[in-house]
Amino acid sequence: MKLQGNFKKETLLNVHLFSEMDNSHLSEISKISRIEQFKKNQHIFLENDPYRGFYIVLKGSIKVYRISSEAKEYILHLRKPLQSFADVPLFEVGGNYPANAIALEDCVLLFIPKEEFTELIRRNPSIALRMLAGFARRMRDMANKMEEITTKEVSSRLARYILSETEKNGSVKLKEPFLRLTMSKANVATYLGTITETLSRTFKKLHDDNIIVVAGKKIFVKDLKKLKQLAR
Amino acid sequence: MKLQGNFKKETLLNVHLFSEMDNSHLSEISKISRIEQFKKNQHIFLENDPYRGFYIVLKGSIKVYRISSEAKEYILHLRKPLQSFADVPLFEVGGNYPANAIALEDCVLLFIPKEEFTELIRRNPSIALRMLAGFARRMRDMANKMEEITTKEVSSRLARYILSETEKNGSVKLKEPFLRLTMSKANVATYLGTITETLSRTFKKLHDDNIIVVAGKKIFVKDLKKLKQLAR
DNA sequence: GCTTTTCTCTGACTTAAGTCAAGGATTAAA
DNA sequence: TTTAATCCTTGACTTAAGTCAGAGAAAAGC
Repeated sequence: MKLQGNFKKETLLNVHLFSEMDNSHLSEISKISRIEQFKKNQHIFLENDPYRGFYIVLKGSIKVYRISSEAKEYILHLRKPLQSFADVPLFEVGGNYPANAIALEDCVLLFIPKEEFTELIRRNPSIALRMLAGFARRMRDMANKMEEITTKEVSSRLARYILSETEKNGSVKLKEPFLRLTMSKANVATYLGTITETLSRTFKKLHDDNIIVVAGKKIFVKDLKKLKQLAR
Repeated sequence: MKLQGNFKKETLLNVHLFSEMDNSHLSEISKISRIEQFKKNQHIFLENDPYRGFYIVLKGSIKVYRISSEAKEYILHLRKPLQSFADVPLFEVGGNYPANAIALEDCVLLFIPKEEFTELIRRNPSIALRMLAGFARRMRDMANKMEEITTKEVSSRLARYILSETEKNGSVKLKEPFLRLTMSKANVATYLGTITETLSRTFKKLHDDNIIVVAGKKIFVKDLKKLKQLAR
């Protein structure tokens, strides 16, 4: 299913990575990229697949993960529309994807092939500066998450997750902030560095303390103040 | 205490970040940078200090860390000669250092001021590509460490640490690989995401299992095979 | 709509690792 | 070289979170 070049170019403008590019750059990217679609639970690539290029989520959401030697899943990141993934290996020596990626729901992705893109950067090195800013931001995020996981307990991590999601969807400002989980609770648990059972109990604890109400995939924040306290 | 330009230029060549630069670039960096010395336990910068630029370790070692709201220390990274630190904020909007840095031993550092360096990149965007590679590498490292901390237990993390250190100093190839801790065990513990008491017990466990011998700051690997098994 | 599969919750139990407290050992200072 | 300070170890105890098992709820497939 091909989408028009127009759609692509306008969308590209909103991709953080490309947000400061001019029209000609966007045209070039539009030219070398292509739309790819994936069904829910379909893999986009597997660990050790030969590296072909990176992706931008246009619709849906994806999970990038690895499986440890003890068969435990570890989620590297979750990506939503206008975010890129698998762009880090662009600049690494090894020629393989270092993790797995799977569609959490039906997805429309933009694929940007390695060769063409590195050639583009070579001709327009200003793109590299833009990417450095993006990478810097992500390193900060990773460092924060790491600090969180080593120094905070699960209830605090969950509180932070709920807060950041309501901030992203803008509902923190409402009387009753809310969010809708786009993935299974098992995924949320793994993302927070814990397991489903523990997450389930933590949800219950926050529920019993009248901080949140959980209704299936929907979560309503009843006591934002207490939630923020927990998140500290 | 000024060191000569010659020393600086030759050294710069060995700094990973600058390893593919030509002579003129190195001269420029040499020109804008300056040597700074720090005594053991002296702070190089503090969290929220206005960002002035980044550093390269020439001699000694440093620790970059943060203090959580519960007063727990979290070590972001440890840096040894020829490694850079505080270069990520170069590309971020906020104008402050996001963490603290302290000298673990007497140090000689090369300081590279923000303004001059960004100007240099602007004129030579190829440097940005080099930095992207460095950032990519570090993101990989961070992701690995994060996976390690969320999925492995302390004995496994310690085994990995010992292994990687003996790999770095080349002694893995010897009959009896060894290493010398450059920092206190409290620092090692925090770096591994645990506390001194637990680390102490874990050292003892490996000792009792005849995997290592601990003699103060020196650690000798007695059973590399078992150590590798633990690290898996 | 019904059935099967997957997801989620709950209880009982275990365990790794954290806390608290105190005594040694090393190192630095006087 | 003695004292002081810091670092490290050990024991007893607590606790957060993991494991295992089973049952209920929701979603997907027929």
